[in-house]
Amino acid sequence: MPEEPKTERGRRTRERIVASAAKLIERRGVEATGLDQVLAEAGASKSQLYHYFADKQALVRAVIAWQTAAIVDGVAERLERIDSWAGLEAWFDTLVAYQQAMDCHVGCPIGSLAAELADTDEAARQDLALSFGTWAGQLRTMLDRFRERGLLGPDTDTEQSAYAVLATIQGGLLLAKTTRDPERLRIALIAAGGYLRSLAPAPER
Amino acid sequence: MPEEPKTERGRRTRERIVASAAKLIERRGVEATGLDQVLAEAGASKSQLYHYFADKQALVRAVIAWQTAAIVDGVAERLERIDSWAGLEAWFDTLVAYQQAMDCHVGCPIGSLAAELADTDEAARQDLALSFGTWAGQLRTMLDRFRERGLLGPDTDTEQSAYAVLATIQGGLLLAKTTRDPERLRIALIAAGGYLRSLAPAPER
DNA sequence: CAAGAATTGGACTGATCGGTCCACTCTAAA
DNA sequence: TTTAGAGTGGACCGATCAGTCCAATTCTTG
Repeated sequence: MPEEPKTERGRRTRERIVASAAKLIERRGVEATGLDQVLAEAGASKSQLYHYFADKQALVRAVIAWQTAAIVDGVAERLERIDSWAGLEAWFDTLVAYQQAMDCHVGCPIGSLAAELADTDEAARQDLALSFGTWAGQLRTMLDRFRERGLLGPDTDTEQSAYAVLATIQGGLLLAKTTRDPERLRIALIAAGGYLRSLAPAPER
Repeated sequence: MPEEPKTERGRRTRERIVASAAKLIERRGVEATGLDQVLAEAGASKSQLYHYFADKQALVRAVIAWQTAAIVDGVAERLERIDSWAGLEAWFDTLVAYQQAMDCHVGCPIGSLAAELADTDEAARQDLALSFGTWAGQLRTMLDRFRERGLLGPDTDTEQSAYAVLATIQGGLLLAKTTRDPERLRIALIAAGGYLRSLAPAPER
């Protein structure tokens, strides 16, 4: 039933629908977003939607893939270039500045989707777990670089530390979104940085 | 329009409705929970609901108050007795064990509500910001005790640290819920503990 | 240009949503 | 025993939901 677009035109239509759905879901959540709203936003019709997606769940999973690609890929590029504490903190500042610019709306689309879907849509939950996994993997690559350069102790578990940093980012974003205060994110990130620094080899402390 | 129950019977009915709503919302979220489901669960009728609540939003806010009382009060009792690193870590272990026992469902009801409602229901957002605030306040009281006892440096900003710990807990719960792996929460809590320890006065390091 | 496939428009359906309404029962005080 | 107000039951409403269906259009290819 679910079909992949076979022409360029179809591909663009599918893309338009997913992008519109992603935008609306980011703001109002999955349950609160109606298919008719999505189609109005995308300028498409019901038959177009159901031509490319089996049902709403399939569309939601496409949105997850879209958001994952957008965020994780964007973050990866930035993370690759970080190789010092100052560089890490500059990235943290970017995150805080972005939230401030957005007036602390949205937060992290992946995180929001995870909070809403983890207990109600098993397939989506697995997709999101994978998204977090690749994100954590990129953080881990960065931390491996830190370790190589002697910024972290040689016995540091970079995988665990990566998940710890990811958790702190997600929690900070949630608090910032709820209190509408980007400072909450900044404080969380400072704690994440402080934790990592506490993992530095003894002489550097 | 919204009325407070004036008899014992009414009070119990209202309570039953809120408790049922809290239970369902905790599992499926606000948007996915229908009023009819709530009433079926509570064994009540539509007129009873609308006798005590102006609309669904009012019920949701009552649920927020209920969950806040349940969680924050429960946590406060525990936090009061913590006055050492070992005690703190024992509490962390309790949190992880609870998630493990729950198979990583639910997570934190306040956090889930915040993720879903922060951008769509301003009144609820403010309620939830307050809930986080009182929770952070209790953590802060605990950290003040740590500072008094010399476990934290005398210039430690306990308010900020409290929010950092809260953020890490929330993020850890989200990751644990999404990956169904309580280990993710444990790692986050270890990081929170590590950060706090890095704030200890120099001689204790 | 002909034909088959891919794509599109949108009316339609049954279920469910939040919310209204009114007649009814219960309780306690006069 | 009357009565007034608190509490209750559930039928009902218009709106909206996800999803179906089919005829019309556009594109590709021979």
